[in-house]
Amino acid sequence: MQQKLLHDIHKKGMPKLKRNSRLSLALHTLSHMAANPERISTSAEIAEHAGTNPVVVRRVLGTLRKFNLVKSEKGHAGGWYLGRSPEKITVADVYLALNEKLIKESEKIQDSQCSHEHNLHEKISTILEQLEEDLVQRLGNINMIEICEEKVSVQFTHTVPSKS
Amino acid sequence: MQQKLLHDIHKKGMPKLKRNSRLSLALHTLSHMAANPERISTSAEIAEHAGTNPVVVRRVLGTLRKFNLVKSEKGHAGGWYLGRSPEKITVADVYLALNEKLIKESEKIQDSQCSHEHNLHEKISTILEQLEEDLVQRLGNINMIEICEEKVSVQFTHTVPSKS
DNA sequence: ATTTCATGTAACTATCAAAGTTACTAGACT
DNA sequence: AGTCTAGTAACTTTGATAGTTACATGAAAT
Repeated sequence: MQQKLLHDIHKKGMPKLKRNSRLSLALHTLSHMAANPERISTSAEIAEHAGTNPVVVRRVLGTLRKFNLVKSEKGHAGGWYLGRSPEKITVADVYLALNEKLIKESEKIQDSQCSHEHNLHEKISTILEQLEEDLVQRLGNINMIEICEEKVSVQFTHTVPSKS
Repeated sequence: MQQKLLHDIHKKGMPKLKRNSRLSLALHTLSHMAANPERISTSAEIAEHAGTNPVVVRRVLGTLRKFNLVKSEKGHAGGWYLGRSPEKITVADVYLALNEKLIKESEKIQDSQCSHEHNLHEKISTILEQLEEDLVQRLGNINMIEICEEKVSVQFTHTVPSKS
């Protein structure tokens, strides 16, 4: 088992991202932008750091751009950077921009003709809506500055990976 | 597009269950058992009512049996019935038995070497754990009697029927 | 005993959403 | 012009889950 895992990891360099990694990718990327707000990053650089594909990065950041969380420039020396100052970007902004939901529509208890299912749907959907609201509220209290803060006083040098 | 959708629906009679329907199937089934506690149901009957497959039903109920939520009998006139009285079975019992999670492990922010991801993981996982706890707490307040109650009888609980 | 009907379960196939990839076009700087 | 880069459509791959087939086990009716 352990053997197989190692084998898989070495097969193509790194294990690929799992499902629903958009939020994770987005937050990770924004936190790095927040740490270096003047820097402009290409999708290739971001993808390499996040262990994914440039097109996937452009897709996710493209969605964030619609909500002015990031901006992009085409052409030579183009790339991506924050759309506003990092303390004004919360985890909730990202969560909502990506249309994330605690419970996907397809996984909800469906209302139906059956009165039992109707009861279930009614009781449970109320709870879930409250939880969702609670979650967004809490995520709204976490901004990108907090994420990219260093816990310890260890200096972290952001060296740009040299292209060879 | 619309054409294609309709075509798919009519292809095999009914659209199949979507993903993560185990909880929904389990609750629906238990609520019917709660409404008729003396009745013994076969997986075939349950499957037909729920619009799914007998084997799927046996798999889900088999899991619930491990938690004494249902019992089963083999052989002729065998089938499934509640493991204890319906008012003592809560939605939380079913949720926990099926090992449901608000956020699947694979969808969580992964902790990593990157200090930003470490910060993210720490902050967000705390919130999610609290939400999960809150959810189970609330689901623990809903039992099978409430689910299988008819709406009408709920309304009539206020008026005491004059017997004489 | 044999038949019948049900659970129990392994081993497969089908489905579907999301990630990953390829292959382009458009635009901006040198 | 040449070289980067985003933007995007169209496709393939992956992974989780439902659905299916097949068969063994067991209990009751005949």
